[in-house]
Amino acid sequence: MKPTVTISDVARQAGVSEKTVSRVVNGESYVSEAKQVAVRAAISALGYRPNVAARSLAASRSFTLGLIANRMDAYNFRALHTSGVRLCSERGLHLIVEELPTLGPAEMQRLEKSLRQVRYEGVIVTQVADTQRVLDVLERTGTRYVRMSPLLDPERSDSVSVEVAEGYNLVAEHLYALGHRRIALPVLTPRVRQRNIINEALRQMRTRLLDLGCAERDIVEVPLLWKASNMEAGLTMARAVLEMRPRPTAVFAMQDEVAASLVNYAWSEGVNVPRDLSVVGFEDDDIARVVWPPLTTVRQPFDEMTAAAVELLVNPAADGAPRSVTLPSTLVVRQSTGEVPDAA
Amino acid sequence: MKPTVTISDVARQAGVSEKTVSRVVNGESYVSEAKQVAVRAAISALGYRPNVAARSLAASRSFTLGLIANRMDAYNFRALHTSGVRLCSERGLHLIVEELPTLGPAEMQRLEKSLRQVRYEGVIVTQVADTQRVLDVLERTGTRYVRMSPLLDPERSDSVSVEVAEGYNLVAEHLYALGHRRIALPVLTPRVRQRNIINEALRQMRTRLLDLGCAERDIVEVPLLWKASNMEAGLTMARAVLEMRPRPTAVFAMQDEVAASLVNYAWSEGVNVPRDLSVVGFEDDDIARVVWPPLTTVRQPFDEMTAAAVELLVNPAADGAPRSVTLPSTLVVRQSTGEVPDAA
DNA sequence: GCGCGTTATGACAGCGCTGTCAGAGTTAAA
DNA sequence: TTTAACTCTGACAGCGCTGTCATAACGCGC
Repeated sequence: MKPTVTISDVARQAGVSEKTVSRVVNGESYVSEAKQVAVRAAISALGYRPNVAARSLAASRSFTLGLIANRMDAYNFRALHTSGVRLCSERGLHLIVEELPTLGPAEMQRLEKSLRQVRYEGVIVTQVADTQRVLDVLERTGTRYVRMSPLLDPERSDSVSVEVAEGYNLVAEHLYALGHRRIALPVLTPRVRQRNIINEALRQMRTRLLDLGCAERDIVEVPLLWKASNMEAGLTMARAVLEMRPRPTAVFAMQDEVAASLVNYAWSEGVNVPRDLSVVGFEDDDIARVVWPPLTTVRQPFDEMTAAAVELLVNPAADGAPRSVTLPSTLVVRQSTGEVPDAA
Repeated sequence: MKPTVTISDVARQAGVSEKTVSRVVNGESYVSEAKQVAVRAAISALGYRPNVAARSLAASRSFTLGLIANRMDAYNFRALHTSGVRLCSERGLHLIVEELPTLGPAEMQRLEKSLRQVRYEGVIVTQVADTQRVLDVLERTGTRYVRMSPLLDPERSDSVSVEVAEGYNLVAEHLYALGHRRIALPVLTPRVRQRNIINEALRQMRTRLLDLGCAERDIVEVPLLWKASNMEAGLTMARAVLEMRPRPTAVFAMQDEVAASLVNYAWSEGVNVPRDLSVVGFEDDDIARVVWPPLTTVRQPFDEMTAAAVELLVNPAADGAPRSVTLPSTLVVRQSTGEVPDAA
């Protein structure tokens, strides 16, 4: 194992000062063509790689972004993380995950410690981690952050969102077009009082269904346990749907994982999807294509969302005013939804 | 945002030298009780957090472990990553993911660059990333590493494995006990010449089935495309199984993801799982409980495996001799396997 | 020829911490 | 009593890099 090559080795080899090497490495201006060439040659001859720790210390930069999530085993986390790692790597940054399973005080302390130690150049806050407590810690430590699909108050900070309400409307129209008239919509349980994005979108979806011609009494509510695991939530929702008389012909599960476990429960009770029950998810996770039947869902463009988030973090607004990026949702029709049989 | 608290602030406040603070922070011996108390008090009074960059630079340590994978969207990657992050965080380390989707030369270069820059204290090499090229880069950069479930030559370096052959035997016995006599086993395609762990275990499994009383001609082979995505591999395997006459009553898919997509294809062709076909996976991924029916599979203890790997990295062998940890596999029986109907 | 702005370069301090070493005090063994 | 070993502490250099600043060289207009 050869000894470490440092900037001064390169400087000596190229016949310039360390600072000039530093300028070339960092793409600063005011270096003559000739010296740039010499430095580049020396770098590749010696196999020089700047030491991140030294760079961080000297420049007071960490070259690291953070990703704050509460459950790393969620499908959407994986999507964010995968593209996050790629995007960071392209920019010479690293991405570190901070997991906060319970979002409790002890974890807040751990987060604060970690934020102070690493000094992230920015962090991405996933939807479920987007709580007042977390934002307080971020602000107290002066950490720049972007919220992903914030439920509340997207204008409060930099944020990246998708057109949730539009996505829900696409679902409404799709189900209506297939002939569904008795449709189950989720209601967040325990109830969320605030007028958050999801409740608002659900309200619009219901209105849309009524406008299309559904009867008020046929748009029924089923509980979506948002504090439980998605699997549990799916089972609970499935039971609620299957107990209803008359039974809805379609249900909007609002998350692919929930939809998946709902579908499984339906099969286990002898209910055929989509013949007896159409199910729609949301997100277009991998899981949407793995369950049987593959799920009709609303695609969330995670790659684009992550790219937008990284962009916001890396290029902070000149004036410091919060910026919000909103991306479209699109409906992906697969086999978990079908026409209502005539003899319904 | 208050100015950064450094070690010298703490030293001043506690009336000791910076070095003594450093000793307390790093749990070194030879510090009197009184000074320890004073330093701790000063630390919490000022909210001091050591700066990682400075520590790294001074101590020539990175406080970072790496995780080398080729596909971050694999289920088993997620399991490793999740417990890896937790374990590192408990030890005051960070975990950074290096993704090498193609394992090609360009990526090897990126990896080498990254290894030299970050100077990982150790990296975990996942099974699919465990290639000669990767190991070469690791050795060239003098990076300590642990291989997870190596296919070849576990004694070559530190490694953590599971009892694969034992797991396969459990599957064989389980299927036989359910009455299955015509069983499809996978064969790695394109063919792998080497006597790797998996081929060896498959050979043992076949022997076990024959010993139990299966007929040679009833233990049939189906292709497992190990270079394709697991979904594709599952579809291909499913087609092969369903085309066979007489059709096997059971198939060992060797991976949960493959099993999942195999099951889905079966359903779509009107083949009922497990009534018409029993399917067994391997790994006990989340996906095993999400598909319908939930998969009978062999659990890989990912948490324990990761813990063992981190342990090996953090406490290097005194003599430098490679150490191998082997953990048991256990069979998890769910609904994707069932008894062979009498009128078969 | 003078002053001014622009371009190009390097000297040097210092980011915040830890390794090394010297030295002082304290105890145990000879 | 002397020697040796162990315990405790701080001074200081320096990890590898970048920010700041001084300096020099080069136009350009007058």
